[in-house]
Amino acid sequence: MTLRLYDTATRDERDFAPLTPGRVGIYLCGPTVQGSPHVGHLRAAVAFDVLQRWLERSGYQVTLVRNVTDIDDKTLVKAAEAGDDWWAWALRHEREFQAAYAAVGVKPPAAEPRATGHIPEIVALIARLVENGHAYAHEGSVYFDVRSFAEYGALTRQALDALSPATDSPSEDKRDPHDFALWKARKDDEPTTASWDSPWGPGRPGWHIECSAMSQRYLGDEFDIHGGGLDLRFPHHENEQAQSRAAGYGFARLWMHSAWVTQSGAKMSKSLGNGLLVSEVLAAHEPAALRLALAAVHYRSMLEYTPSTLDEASAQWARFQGFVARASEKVGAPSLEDVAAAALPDAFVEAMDDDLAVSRALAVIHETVRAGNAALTAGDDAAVAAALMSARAMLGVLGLDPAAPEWAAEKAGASDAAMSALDFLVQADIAARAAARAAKDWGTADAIRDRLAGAGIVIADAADGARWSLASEG
RNA sequence: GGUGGAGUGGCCGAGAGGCGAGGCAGCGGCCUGCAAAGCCGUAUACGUGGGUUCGAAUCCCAUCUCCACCUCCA
Repeated sequence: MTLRLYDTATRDERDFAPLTPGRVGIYLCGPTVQGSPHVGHLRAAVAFDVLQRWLERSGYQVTLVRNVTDIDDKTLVKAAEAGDDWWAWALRHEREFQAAYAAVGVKPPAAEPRATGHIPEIVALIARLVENGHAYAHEGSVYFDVRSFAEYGALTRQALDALSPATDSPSEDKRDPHDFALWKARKDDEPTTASWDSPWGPGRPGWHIECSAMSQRYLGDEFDIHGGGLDLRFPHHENEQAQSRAAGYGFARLWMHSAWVTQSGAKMSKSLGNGLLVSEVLAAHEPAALRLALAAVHYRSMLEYTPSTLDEASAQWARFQGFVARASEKVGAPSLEDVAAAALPDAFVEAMDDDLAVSRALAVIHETVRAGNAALTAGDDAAVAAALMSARAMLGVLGLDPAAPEWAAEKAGASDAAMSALDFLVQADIAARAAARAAKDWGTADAIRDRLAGAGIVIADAADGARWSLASEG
């Protein structure tokens, strides 16, 4: 079985074959930290986190680099408007992004390079482009000469003459309106902290060059996969590829792009309101439910976000969690090592190998959980154990194993000590209720249950006694 | 204008010539003192008009609608 991935550049799926056997290098365009993260940002991160997990599960050693664009026009403008230093503004939002990624279980990347930390690499790359005739300096700025590079437009099939002009700098400074800035000369109204020395004078990097420079530093002249959101295809990725290839490097061998989160069919953006900021969504829903909602739709399909999206995901998450909890109680919880080594159902593997068809993979998980629940009812412990192992292994690939460390202690964020204290108190109520039920005193039994429910504690009766759990958030 | 994507049942979403993925919600049942959870069963479908075919949501032609990138964007 071979993993097949869709390549944006060729617009078809093909067998994935890494540059170096057994190893995969991925460069992912991370956030421009000029604002707070919203759900759409997380979708891209989750999509590539699932890719990383699937590659790792398939036996590859993955090096995923996700950059941070910590300086750009907008960061400078927004920080200035807020009366803040741009670097403090950027770092504050970078921390918000990191917290959001961690909340939904996105693995930390192998490297998280910042543009401002790689000025020497950027300058060297620009100098190389100037030397070989693909870039030119003008009044302290340097531009990429798109007409000098025949391949320009290859990634996204753009014909230069049909494009609107690039507006990242005044067009009168450029040989061709589509030329874009590699180095931007310092402007008088910009803070001196936003400028670095270069052979062309003080200034700062253009938007696209950082990714060319940083991917090369961490992943080499050529690497396996370059990822990012759909909106980055043009001009960002097109320009990255042009720079790197014009400089003589192989650059990305495969391009993957994740689609939007939409509302009523339209791309989510800040102008639609901030109800979709990660911080607000997580105030009302469990992080795992958000991850599930974002991962459930194929990464190249638009994900329609409706008011019930998170409720549905929460219901599914509760189903997974419930089965894992009940099954583990019955047959014991396998170790993480055993789960990681467990066999995966063929249908699941086929789905994941088919360009990460998570929706289909999820269907297999649901079928496994249903069989496991049935086995639980039937008292077939062997079948329960098999379903538990299989379900956790599959959920783990999606980063959603309820018993994995990132989620195991999630419930209300309560500490072990607090939970054990609460258990002590609730057990007294459960005992009292059991006595009332034995006496068929339903009024008392229901009153106890209602009182606990009022405190956010859910009681569920079973043949071998009652269990309690904290009500799900949201 | 250039480039690309999408229209599937109440909702979210897979699929891509022939046994109606899966989930959520609904309905009926089992279980339960009642619930919850779980299990079993179940209705409603492929934008529109033509065509090809024994057979089309899936192929072809036409058409309508929506979305995105080309300006910062996951």
